[in-house]
Amino acid sequence: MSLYTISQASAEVDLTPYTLRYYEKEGLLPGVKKDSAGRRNYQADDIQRIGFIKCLKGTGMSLKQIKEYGVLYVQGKKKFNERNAMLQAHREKILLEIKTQKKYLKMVEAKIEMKI
Amino acid sequence: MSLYTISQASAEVDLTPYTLRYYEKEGLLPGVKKDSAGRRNYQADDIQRIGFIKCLKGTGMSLKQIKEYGVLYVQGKKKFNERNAMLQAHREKILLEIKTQKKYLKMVEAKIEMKI
DNA sequence: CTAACAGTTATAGCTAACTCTAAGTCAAGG
DNA sequence: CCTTGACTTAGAGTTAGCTATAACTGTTAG
Repeated sequence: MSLYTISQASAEVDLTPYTLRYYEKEGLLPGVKKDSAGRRNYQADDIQRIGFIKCLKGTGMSLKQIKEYGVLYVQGKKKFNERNAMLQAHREKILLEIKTQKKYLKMVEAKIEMKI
Repeated sequence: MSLYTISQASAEVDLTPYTLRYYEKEGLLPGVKKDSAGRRNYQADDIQRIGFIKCLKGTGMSLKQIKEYGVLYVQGKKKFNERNAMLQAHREKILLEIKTQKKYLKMVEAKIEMKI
C-alpha cells in the first residue's frame, strides 16, 4: 500500500530527510506512522500533505501559519470555515504576489531594453 | 534639487533607516552623499537605485547578487554585457517563478473548491 | 556473528537579512 | 548656554528555516 522510508519520501518530494524531520518536529506534519523499530513510514497521503505544504510555503506562507492550517485541518469539518477563510486570504495574497512579480518583470525588461 | 534625509528616504522607499544603512554597509548602495555633519543626503537618483534594489530583491535575488550587479553597474559600459546577461537570466527566473505561482494558485483554488 | 548501513533523538550550528543598542555628535529653538 | 531630537558608528541580538553532529539502535548481507 505504497509506503516510503524517509529517504524515499525525501526523493519523492525533493526535501532532505533533515527537513522532513524538522517539519514533523515543528508540527507541520503530525501523525506520520513509524514501524516497530521507530522508523518513519510515509504513506501516499503524507506525500500529498507534504506537496501541499510545499505549495503553501512556496507562495510565502510561514511555517508557523502552515502549522496553524494543519491544526485546523486535522480538526476536520467543524473548522472548515476557518480553514477555508485562511485559504481564501492566501489566494488573495498569491494573486497580489503574481501582480507584483509582473510589475517587477516589466522593470527588469525595461532595464534590459535600455541598453545602457 | 530634491534631497532626502535618511528618514525621508525611508518613508519614500518604505524601508527602515536601519535597512538603508545596512544596504549601504553591505555595498548595495555605494556613493550616498553626506553633509558636513556626516549625515546622509539621499538624492533622486539614490531613490531610483533603491527602487531597483527592491525590485531585484522582491523577485528573489539575494543581497549578495544585487551587490554584484551594482558593482558591474558602476563599472559602466565595459561591463554592459555581463550586467545585461545577469538581468536576462534574472528575467527567466522571474518568468519561471510566475509560472510556479500560477500552478500553486490553482492548487490552492482546487483545495478551496473541494469544500471538505 | 559482525560489520555496514539506514535510520533514530537531542541539540548545536549556520546563513540571510535585518533590527536594535550604546555611546556619541551636531544643529536649532527657547 | 542648554536641552532636544535626529542623526552617526560599531557591534550585538534576533528570527526563520534549515543543516549538521553525536551518540545510539535495529536490519541485513556476507
